[in-house]
Amino acid sequence: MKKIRIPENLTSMAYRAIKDYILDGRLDENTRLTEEFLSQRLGISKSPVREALTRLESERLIQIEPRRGAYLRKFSIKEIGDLYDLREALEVYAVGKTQLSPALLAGLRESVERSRTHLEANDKRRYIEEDVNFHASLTAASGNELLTEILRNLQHQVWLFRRKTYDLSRSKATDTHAAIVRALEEGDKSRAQRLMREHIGEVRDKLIHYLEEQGER
Amino acid sequence: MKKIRIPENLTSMAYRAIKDYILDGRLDENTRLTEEFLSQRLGISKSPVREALTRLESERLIQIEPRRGAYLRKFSIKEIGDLYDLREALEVYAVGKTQLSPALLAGLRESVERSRTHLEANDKRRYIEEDVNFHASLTAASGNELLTEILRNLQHQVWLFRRKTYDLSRSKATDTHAAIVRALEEGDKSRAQRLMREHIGEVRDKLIHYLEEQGER
DNA sequence: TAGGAGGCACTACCATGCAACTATTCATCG
DNA sequence: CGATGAATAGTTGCATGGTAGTGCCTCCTA
Repeated sequence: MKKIRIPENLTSMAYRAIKDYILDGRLDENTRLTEEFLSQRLGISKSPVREALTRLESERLIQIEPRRGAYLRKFSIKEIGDLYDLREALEVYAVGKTQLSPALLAGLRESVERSRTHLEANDKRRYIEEDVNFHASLTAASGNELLTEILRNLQHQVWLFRRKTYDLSRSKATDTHAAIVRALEEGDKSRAQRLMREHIGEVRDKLIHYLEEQGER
Repeated sequence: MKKIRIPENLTSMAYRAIKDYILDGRLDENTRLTEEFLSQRLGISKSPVREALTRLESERLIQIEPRRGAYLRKFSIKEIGDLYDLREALEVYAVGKTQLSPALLAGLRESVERSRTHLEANDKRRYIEEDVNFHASLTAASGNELLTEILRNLQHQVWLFRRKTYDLSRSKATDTHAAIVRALEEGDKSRAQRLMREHIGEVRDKLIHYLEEQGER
């Protein structure tokens, strides 16, 4: 019998823990993520923490200023715009490549249903998770794992600055998701692509508008 | 006067050195990149080397097998196909977003000229660099820095397995580049996009075909 | 009061050492 | 002779400690 692998080391454990910690959204964006604090919190030494931080930096979730430490990444409005533009291009592309299957469609329908439920229950947390899940499922159906990974990372970046802007266009989003599923059910990928493009573009525009207003105050 | 920053630490130095080392192409793909070898070669300790390696792994240039060490990343044919599909989608998108300017067009024309020169001189090294440079310039003209960074990384991944396949469709590529520039000069972005799509698709197909033949032997 | 110099506390960065694990070699047995 | 197991060499993964860079605070001076 093959030996059981424990493909887990403290670095990857720390990576996930810190990532969860910063994506949770309760963190002020100016707090410094010191090695000592993180290592004590996780009960490990600084070495794996440092490695986890370098990985998080290369994923653009934190920024490390030499000799000064690690902070949550700050995004300019232009960077946020670029990010959404890219998401739009990639998700539209993914929809075009979708390998349709009954299982996929069923999964998407269920996702939309769950979104509706959480929306009615006003359960923000689960609603957002389901929204992310919808996009992730659709992307994964393209069969391109590299694309899926990149989009997951872009989504995580989005999380960093969307913490306080949940309320923008919620119910509309679910309806659009449902419309996308309908288009796919009818095998009309180009309509699904158009809907996806409009969907992300709309979220983008509302978010940018909101941020610009905030910035002026 | 502001204090002069030295935004450099051994980790980033090691990162660049190791990256250059593995992208250089002289490395056998089964050699193990041991921490001790790298740290001795660079004259530093293992700590910054380890951090550089974790960063390179998250950029998909190497793969670290737990408790076993770091190797050059190996790509399956499917992964290579996915990579090119993504490059195609992103570069076509970038061309669509290009902010045309006389300076850009002049730069691209010069790049094509240099490519022709290196091709005639049979200078592979410079020719490839110029090819990469052409695509990078065009991408950068989209104004989307995130996109530019992602494409640069994809390009680096391509370098890892294109070391021995330089000869496939070289002169053709330069002609296509020239055609793309002409389309942009005429302000016909959609033609430029179509050419770019065909260009990358063609390179992709030839490469995959070549690799499949190799695999059968 | 504003500006600068000096000191102090903090902590990132890196070096080093050790323990745990992997792979390999060699010996032993069926 | 092939297979199994133990010993061994080699390396990763992690902890720990020292050094030096950074920012803040205080005190001094103009």
